[in-house]
Amino acid sequence: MSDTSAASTNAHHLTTPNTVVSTSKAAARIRVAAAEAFAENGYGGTTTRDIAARLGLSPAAMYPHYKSKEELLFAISYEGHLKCVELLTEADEPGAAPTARLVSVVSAFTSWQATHHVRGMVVQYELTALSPEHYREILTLRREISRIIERIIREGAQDGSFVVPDVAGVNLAINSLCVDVCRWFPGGGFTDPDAVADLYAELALRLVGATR
Amino acid sequence: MSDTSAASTNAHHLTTPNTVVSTSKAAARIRVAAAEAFAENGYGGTTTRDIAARLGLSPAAMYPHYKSKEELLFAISYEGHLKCVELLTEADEPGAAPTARLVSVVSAFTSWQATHHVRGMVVQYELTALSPEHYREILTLRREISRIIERIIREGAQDGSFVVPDVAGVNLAINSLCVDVCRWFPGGGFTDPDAVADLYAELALRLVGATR
Amino acid sequence: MSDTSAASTNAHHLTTPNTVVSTSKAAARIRVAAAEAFAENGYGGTTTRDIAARLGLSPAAMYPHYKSKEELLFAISYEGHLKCVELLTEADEPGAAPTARLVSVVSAFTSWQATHHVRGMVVQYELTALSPEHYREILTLRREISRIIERIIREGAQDGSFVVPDVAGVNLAINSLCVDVCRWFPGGGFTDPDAVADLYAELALRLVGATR
Amino acid sequence: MSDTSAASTNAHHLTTPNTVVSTSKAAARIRVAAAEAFAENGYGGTTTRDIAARLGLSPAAMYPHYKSKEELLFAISYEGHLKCVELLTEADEPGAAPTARLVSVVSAFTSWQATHHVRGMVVQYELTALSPEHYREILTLRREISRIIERIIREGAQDGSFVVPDVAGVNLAINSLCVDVCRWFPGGGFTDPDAVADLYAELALRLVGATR
DNA sequence: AATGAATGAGGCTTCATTCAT
DNA sequence: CATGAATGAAGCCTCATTCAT
Repeated sequence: MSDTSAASTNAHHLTTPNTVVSTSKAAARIRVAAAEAFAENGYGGTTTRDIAARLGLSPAAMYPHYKSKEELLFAISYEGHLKCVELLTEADEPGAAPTARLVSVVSAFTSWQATHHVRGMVVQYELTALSPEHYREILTLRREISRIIERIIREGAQDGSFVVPDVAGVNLAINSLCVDVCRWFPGGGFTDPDAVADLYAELALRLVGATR
Repeated sequence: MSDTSAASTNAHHLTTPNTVVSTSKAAARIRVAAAEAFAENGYGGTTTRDIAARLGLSPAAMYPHYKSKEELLFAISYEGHLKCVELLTEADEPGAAPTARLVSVVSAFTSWQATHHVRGMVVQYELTALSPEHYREILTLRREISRIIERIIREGAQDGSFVVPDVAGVNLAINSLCVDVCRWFPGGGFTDPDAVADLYAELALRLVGATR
Repeated sequence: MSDTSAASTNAHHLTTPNTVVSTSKAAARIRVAAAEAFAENGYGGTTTRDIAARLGLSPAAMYPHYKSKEELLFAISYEGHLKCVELLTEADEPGAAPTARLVSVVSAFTSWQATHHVRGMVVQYELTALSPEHYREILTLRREISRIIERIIREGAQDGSFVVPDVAGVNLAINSLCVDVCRWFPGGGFTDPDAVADLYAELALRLVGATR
Repeated sequence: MSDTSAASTNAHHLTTPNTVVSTSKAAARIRVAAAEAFAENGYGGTTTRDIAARLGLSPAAMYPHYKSKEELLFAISYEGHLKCVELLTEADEPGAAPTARLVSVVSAFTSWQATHHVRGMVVQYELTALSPEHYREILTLRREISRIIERIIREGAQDGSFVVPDVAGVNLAINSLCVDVCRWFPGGGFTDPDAVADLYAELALRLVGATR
């Protein structure tokens, strides 16, 4: 519990979006257009022209808002990761039972990935294009996400709510599951984020061998 | 059984690698070097120079073997996908119990993804760089992979071996799990492909609600 | 007369240079430099570097103005051909006697070819480098030029002003004569376009067997 | 006459084809294929692959026969020019009347250009691609051709057979006429080299103002 | 804030040519 | 002689980015 509060403090410490992600209207529109382009063609397959064209602007128009294409990618990635951290932090209720917590967190994560699957593609699969410094900064956030879930699994395993063969392995699996949603959603018959969220919550419970 | 033979016929029908992937020694070495480069930096982040340099060759050296960088990507992707189809087709034992089949198939898939995680990265995550025609061709193979697993889940659900809330959804989940291995392996404490394979087979059984 | 007005209408119909040849100052300078380079070394023997270097620009500088080297060639070729069509159309005086008309037209054509012999080389001898579509478009203009002269020969032959063994053949010959000027001018003792124009007008009259 | 014999001596001096143009069967076939390619696409627009492909050979196959692509062009150009010199030299009958000589020479030249219009294109219009040394060597032959015709015109003008405003100018014109045949033949209704030859002989007489 | 023109760097590819076979 | 593989040079073009406007 002290552990948890520390974590949330930690997360709060990370929460300084203003210094990283511009809040201006135009900058936000550019981020949206860029995310779409990156999602469709990959960072390397996207030109500044592509992005600008989606907004009816000239390629030079993004430079008052972002120092470079990579900074733009970082802004999208950072904002997305931060949102996830906040989301999962909020979804997790440290006092509640592991089962309820897992359901809440996995539902939230899955739902976000489905709803924001375009941004998700960039957030989850365009990490290699980041500069080393930015990559490191993003890794910090990703670790935080992983820890939130792992903590629940570990605590559930300790108090007997869950029966897991390998905490790290199962954590990896649940993460894979949630992360990968953005890659196929909508698809496989799913068009409603909540439906996927419900299914995946159930599947997460199965993965951890939740008793009942 | 007729079902299975149909599947294997189907897979066999797809199996015409010679017409797609050059079997020459030099061409194969280029594929390996390119796969490493693509895995590390992404297709868009890799130059033909990068690839050639890994082999101590000039940038033009790949052109007698591949018409373009994209053709090279396709060759790697095609070969990898085809290998997976063959692997899973072989691993599946149509006559056996769904539980055994699922374990066999998931083990095989996971193990391959872990062992060939470099190639796996290209196979799984560099699809958007393919030309539309090549992308379509690869999709055919991917669907085949998905079907192999889905068939087992469906049959297990029908004969009561499995209890699944949603065949398509669970299939998606198991696929996500296996596919995603290449992205983090080695990692999370795992360095032995077989260890991951065993864990994931167990997790797959949990996902399908295998009765014992 | 109706014939003539039809022709001029026709020529006017072709006269839409704005849609084809950029009117910007920079684009025009590039055309001049490129024409010189093409004339000296041929299209295939000219690099985008060559052209840019003549203007003290970087090789990429032409791309905001022309989509490709071939488009640049086309612009030069189109502008030159159009100019010729206009020139000859203007020089031809439908009401006048065939002799006077032939002198006027051949003089004008010859003078242009001599004066603009650099551009002429590109206009006349770099047709094979054009794309099929562009080639076709240029052919339309060339046919118009040929027709202007042929019409005069035919009318002169009909009214007895000329005595020609073969209208098409003589037309071909007069065209060859005029076109070829750009290849040797200045040379053969000629440095004054008007001198060549006068000579060639006289020679054209001889070719058509003008009765005095 | 002494003039003529000097000329023929001169021409003979130039006649050392063996040292320049290989007489081997294979080399000749390559020249033919190359001439076709050059004629169609220009020297710069032709690749060694293009040429080899026309013979079903690999691009490397021409190198035992020609040191370079430019040497191949030179061989074609030299052989063609030499042939012309020989042809015109033969066609010219020093003792005959200027009128008869002009008819004979122009007929021969025109006929050759029409018959060998493919080679003609290379001979006449691919001069800029030659190396400076080769260009100079070819120029010698071209001057010889020009002189053969000019001599006839001058002699005709002197003995009153012709009435020309300007010997050099008329010579230029007759040369233009003959040279340019290869560019349009077959065309303009002409498919028979002899028909063009007859017409052009008549036109040449007109150009020189032949009395009768 | 936004643009059109320009650029330096570099990318993919082609090409003429060589060489071992 | 002919070839397939390989290469160095270079070509065309694109791209992220800058800058004057």
